[in-house]
Amino acid sequence: MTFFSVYQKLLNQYGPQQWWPAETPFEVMVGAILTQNTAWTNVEKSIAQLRAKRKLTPQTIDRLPHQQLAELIRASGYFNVKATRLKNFCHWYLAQNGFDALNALDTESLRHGLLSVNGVGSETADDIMLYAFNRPVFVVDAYTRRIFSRLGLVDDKIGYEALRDKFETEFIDIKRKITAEIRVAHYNEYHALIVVHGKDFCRTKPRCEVCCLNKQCGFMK
DNA sequence: TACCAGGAGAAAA
DNA sequence: TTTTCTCATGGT
Repeated sequence: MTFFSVYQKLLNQYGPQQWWPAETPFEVMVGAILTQNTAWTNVEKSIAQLRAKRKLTPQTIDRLPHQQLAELIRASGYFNVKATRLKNFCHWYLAQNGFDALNALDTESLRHGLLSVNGVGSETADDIMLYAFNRPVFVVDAYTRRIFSRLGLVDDKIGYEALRDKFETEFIDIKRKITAEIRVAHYNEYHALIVVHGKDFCRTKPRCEVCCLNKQCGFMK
């Protein structure tokens, strides 16, 4: 069992996911903040509200009063916290002169900048790095830690950075020197497949052929 | 009714 | 430094 063989199993089971479900890079960034500890179906309602009210731009969110923004994103939960985080992020994004200026940064500088925003933690930063800026950064979420630890590939108490580093080093033999573009494509699919698999089996089925992400399932115990 | 969801940051120990 | 608490709606 390796990171790559799990990936192949998931890909065979679900097929390519073509993530992230968004129309623009900025929408990816908004979704990454709104989906923190929240089901995507709820995030979709908030994104739809922002779009319907023509507030889905960094400038409008930056200027929008807190209460109005909180009301528009109510469906995705933690609306007061997330309104603050979205405004923090948009203010920083505009101060950095937007997408093109940020995209000109090297990967390490871009990640450091994202993490400097209050409300953007490791996973949210990496979502944005991978899905909005196409950088070769693997996203670690609760499902990722659960599936890899249950399969015995990592310790269940491994930290975020340690797991990400281990994955990126071992996923594909570093000596093969695959291009950053191909790495991005694989990381993009892999994280999406883990989430889709988690949503599928956590709710609808007692166990699966790859692992089981359901906390209440006896598989892998 | 109880649990969980594509976390993060502050406070407490 | 590590653990615990808070934030909250919506689906199952």
